[in-house]
Amino acid sequence: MTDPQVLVSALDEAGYRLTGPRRSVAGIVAGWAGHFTAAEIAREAEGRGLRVGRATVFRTLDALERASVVERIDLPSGEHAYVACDPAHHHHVVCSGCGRTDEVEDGRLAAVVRSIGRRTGYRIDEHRLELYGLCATCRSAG
Amino acid sequence: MTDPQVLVSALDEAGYRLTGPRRSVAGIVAGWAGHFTAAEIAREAEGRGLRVGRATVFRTLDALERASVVERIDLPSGEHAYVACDPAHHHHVVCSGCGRTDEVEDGRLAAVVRSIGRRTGYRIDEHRLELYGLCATCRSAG
DNA sequence: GTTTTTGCAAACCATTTGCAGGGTC
DNA sequence: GACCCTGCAAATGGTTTGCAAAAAC
Repeated sequence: MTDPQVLVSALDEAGYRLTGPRRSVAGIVAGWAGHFTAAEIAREAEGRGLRVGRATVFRTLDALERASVVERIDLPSGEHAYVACDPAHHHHVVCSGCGRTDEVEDGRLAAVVRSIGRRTGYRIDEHRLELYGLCATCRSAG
Repeated sequence: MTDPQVLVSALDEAGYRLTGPRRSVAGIVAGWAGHFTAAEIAREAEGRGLRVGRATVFRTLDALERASVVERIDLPSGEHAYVACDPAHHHHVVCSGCGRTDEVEDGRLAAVVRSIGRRTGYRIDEHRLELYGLCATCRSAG
């Protein structure tokens, strides 16, 4: 889905050393469709015969998040998952059927957020919009 | 902040038995300003000399959530927190200074969500908008 | 060579569950 | 009295941390 090199370069530019385990995690993340958990990455790494400790998976996902190429999302179930994403976009639609995610952007949202800030008196620093539903494929399959 | 009786009645109407521990948790939740975690409620109960087991705190918060008077939110840190809320509204602004939360509603958001559904081909079943920032009080204090 | 990173195992923390006793309807 | 609820303690599952060895720069 994503070019592994993009993730590796992002780590590099963020000042992280490029190590084998980090390349392994980046490769798995890049090829993953939809959202994933740290445990899934660890399991996949093991399945591919790559030696990556659990702790390193967490540390690398954290690094990728700091490098803005992976984002942590919260599923409705309360689970923590991650998705590879473009730094510029920051909202996702998540398919509850297959786990696929798509990035979303909507100009009007900024106006909504601004308006809420004005009405509540808050200075809004951050906002997260997460949408859950069934993607077209799952809909026609179901 | 909230009338404890509202929470208790909600449990009653949802078919839960009204027990001492549940009333204790409802009382604490009703008086709490801002968001709280299960651990905070348990600690507060202990501080007040109320005998409420940890497990019961979780079970009661779950019941209150099912009764639609409490909602679970995810803080940017990834922590799970709860807020007492009006069943009709479903978005919150969270103050990163004092933890205060306010309910928010915006008619235009529905249009944004609909439009995203149309553009992505998803049938959107659920959406969550969470806003984080500094409330007026914290802003003038800082 | 210095500094960062890794893997392992142990530590942690939040949350859930099994079960016998006690409370509510 | 039947069924629900509670507390406890143990189990669970995800995530973090300490540390000595290994790798990157």
